Amino acid sequence: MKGRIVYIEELKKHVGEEVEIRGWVYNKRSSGKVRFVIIRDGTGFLQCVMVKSNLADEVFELYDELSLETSVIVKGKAREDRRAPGGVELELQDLKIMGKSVNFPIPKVREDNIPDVGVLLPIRHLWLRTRKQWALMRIRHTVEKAIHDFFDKNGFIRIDAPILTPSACEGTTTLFETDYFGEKAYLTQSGQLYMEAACMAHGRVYCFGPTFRAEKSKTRRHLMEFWMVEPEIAYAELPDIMENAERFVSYIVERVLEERKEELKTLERDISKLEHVSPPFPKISYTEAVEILKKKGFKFEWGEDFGGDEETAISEEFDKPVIVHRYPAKIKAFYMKRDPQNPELALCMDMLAPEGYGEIIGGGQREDSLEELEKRFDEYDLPKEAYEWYLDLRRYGTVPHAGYGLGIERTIAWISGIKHVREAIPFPRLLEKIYP
RNA sequence: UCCCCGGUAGCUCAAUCGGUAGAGCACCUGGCUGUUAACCAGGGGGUUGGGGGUUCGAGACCCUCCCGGGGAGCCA
Repeated sequence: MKGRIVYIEELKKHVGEEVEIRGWVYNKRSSGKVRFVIIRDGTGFLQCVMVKSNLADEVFELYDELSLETSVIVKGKAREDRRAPGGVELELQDLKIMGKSVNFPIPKVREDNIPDVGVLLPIRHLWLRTRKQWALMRIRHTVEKAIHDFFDKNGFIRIDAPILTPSACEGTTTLFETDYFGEKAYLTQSGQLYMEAACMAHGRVYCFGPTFRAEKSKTRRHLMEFWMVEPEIAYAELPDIMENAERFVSYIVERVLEERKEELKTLERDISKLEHVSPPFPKISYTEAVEILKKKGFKFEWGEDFGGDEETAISEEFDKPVIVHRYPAKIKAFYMKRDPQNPELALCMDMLAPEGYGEIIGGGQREDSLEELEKRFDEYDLPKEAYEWYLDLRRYGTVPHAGYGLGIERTIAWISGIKHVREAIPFPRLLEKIYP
């Protein structure tokens, strides 16, 4: 076969030319002697037209073998046509079947016939080929790219945190344990403590990578393995990172709206809910949040932590992400700096996404005093020996510093408007599920 | 670990008071020279998750086990 090899996304530039497209059969329709084959190649979808009178019989007959997901190389002339989805179609001249596909297990997607997740999850490797999952992965790519661009433009250095760690970062959640040459080691649940070290070397740093929680959580907001981005800034205090976080999230949303309009449309996302996401975000204290809950009839005592329902109720009050700051220190991690105005409070903040997507950011100002931190180790009953390196950061030129972590999958789920975070990651690791 | 919902054709779901298991999609056969989730006509396809019980009779009611889902706790 001749013809320039092109991708569907650039086909508009080749109208009138003979081109070759390499992809997979997405769907087909026939009207007898005019047949339509929809091909996808990873960059888009293309309608190919097979006209009996214009094709060799043996090519025209190949239509019968084009079951869903058959891989094909097609050659034809690109032309504009209003009747073609996307406005451009290929008048087919030749077709070669590369690999057959018999009884592809995911049926053509109709609104009333979407297989259950119990069916789809074990075939995630094939599920990824479907239109919505394809759109989601492209949005994920843009979210990740935007993250790196934002921090790069703002003078941050990317520092990779270790995956294998000698001890818990926060000491609370259950970790995955592994054997490290006879020693116990754990899969990281946060790169934060390492970023605190790195920001004392580089000023502004961030890490980006997977984190692991062995919690028995089985909800639409939880994965055992998820990705997190964690910036940390030396000489920053709580207001600085609240401001940074709202600019950061706004930038991500803006980039997705710019670059992934089509994908959001495929997902039927109401983008009017994203268009006004820009700084400043509403900022309320924990105490004010508790008042909102009480006004809404929740049975809630000051001092408790918010559950899923509470978070949803609070975020419902606002049309963009809301920052809740200064939680009771007791329900927060040991490294949080206490509020000098009220030592019962921690200088921390969470960002709650709208529409019930929950907490997408958690962070705060870190305790920078050696004496205070040592006291905290006793209070939280943590082994000081394991954290000597962390205490060193306070022994050698300590400064105020602050940072936060943003959950990638929750952010993608919110922006995309999907129900469950498991669709925001290519191969989700779920409770007691690690296949494929 | 606990609570709630569910399991019927390959997929999504029906099945009235307990009375002969059905539809759409997929698949197969035929038709159609512009289809848009194509359409039209026909066809094959079921130990109703397993076991036990009640009953003249159970997909449905009872007991029990298994599997799936999402919620609590915990968290991004």
